[in-house]
Amino acid sequence: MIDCSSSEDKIKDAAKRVFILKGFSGCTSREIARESGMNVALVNYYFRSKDKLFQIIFQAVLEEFMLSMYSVFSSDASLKDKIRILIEREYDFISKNPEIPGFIINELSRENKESSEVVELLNKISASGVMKQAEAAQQIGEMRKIDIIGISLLVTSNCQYPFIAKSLLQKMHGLSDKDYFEYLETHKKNVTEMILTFLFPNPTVN
Amino acid sequence: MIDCSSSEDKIKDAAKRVFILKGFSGCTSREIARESGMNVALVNYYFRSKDKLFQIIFQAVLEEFMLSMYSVFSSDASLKDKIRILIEREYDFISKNPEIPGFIINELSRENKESSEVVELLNKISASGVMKQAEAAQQIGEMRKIDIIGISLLVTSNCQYPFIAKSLLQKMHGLSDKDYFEYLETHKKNVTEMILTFLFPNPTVN
DNA sequence: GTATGTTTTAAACAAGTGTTTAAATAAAGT
DNA sequence: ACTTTATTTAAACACTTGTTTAAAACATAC
Repeated sequence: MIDCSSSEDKIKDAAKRVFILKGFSGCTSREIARESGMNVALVNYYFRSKDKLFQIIFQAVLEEFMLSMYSVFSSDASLKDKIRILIEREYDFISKNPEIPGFIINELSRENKESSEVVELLNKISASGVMKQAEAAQQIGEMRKIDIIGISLLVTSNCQYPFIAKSLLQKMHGLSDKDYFEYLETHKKNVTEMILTFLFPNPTVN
Repeated sequence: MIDCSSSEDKIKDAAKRVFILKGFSGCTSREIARESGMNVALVNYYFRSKDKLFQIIFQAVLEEFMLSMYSVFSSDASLKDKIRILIEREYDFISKNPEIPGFIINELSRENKESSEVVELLNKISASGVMKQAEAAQQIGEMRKIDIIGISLLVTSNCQYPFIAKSLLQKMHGLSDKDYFEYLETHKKNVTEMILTFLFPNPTVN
């Protein structure tokens, strides 16, 4: 298997892997260079500094992550289905990229860096009309009265935490990687039922 | 306000603050020395190395954190009350130490360090008889059939995540520290109700 | 007082950090 | 062909890292 991508891309790919795994202050420029099979000087030749390279990676990862969550809102499914799908999507995405939530959260709190992506997501969501959908469902008593913050907190808590705290949970219960990820499939079902019956205690339709 | 504690304690206190805030690889020995008002050499005079100092701090923090969660299990309250109190306790403890869960999780996954405290907690919990309490409640159909991993995942997800992801959530919704922590008080009530009605769908007593 | 053991300091150490330089190589343009 | 531009490299730069050294300051004994 030969990597025939450009040197710039090789560095970018390696940087993404290393940054996500160890964080900005947990790795060195030389480590990224080594991981990409390139020279240290090349990293700075293409990206000017470790910091600049990190910003590029971080913004890309953030956008990828946000987009995977957002796309569900623009569909025309029912509110209940949207949340059901949202949970499903988050679990799937994070299963494939288990370290990304922790990476984003850690680096976002490292320094108070502003990220347009973070703010823009909320605008996109409110523009999708899902808020009005929620208001309507709450009006007729189908849905519990709870704001968007509460809903997203419930979903993200139960979807992201099991992956963020993987190391802790694994050590506590002595589970292998395989066992742990298998268990999370069961947990996903629990979480889905718990959140949906909490948000929609009086199902009128569906 | 004069700090009249010993130099060793001053270093330990500063190290705890700095390590929790920035992580092991996010800070330097000189930063800890400066923060404690001491000399760099003194840090190594008392603790031999940055690594040794970190281990001491980490184990202490881990024990403090685990103990605050565990103590509820040894009471003679009903199972439902134990979980209710557990959520209350976790929220209270983490409100006062918001960075500790993230600190523990991050440092635990940094290297595969074994921590006896993590394993011991489970032994203490099973020794407290709460497992049998759960089995009994599940036998009579009062409690949903779910194992200890699932329960602790539900509780910790909904209690710890809101603090771990504070930076992300705050930026998304544009909340000040005060607003955010206020909101979490409301969220705690939601979480408590959600988890309890999920775990105990058919209340027989209480 | 001197002597002894402990605590504190400034200075130094080697290794590692991000970054830059200047020369070597390759590619493209004429 | 030659010139110009872009890529790659080894080496160096200045600075920070964790750690150690050796001497100073302090305390407590005799």
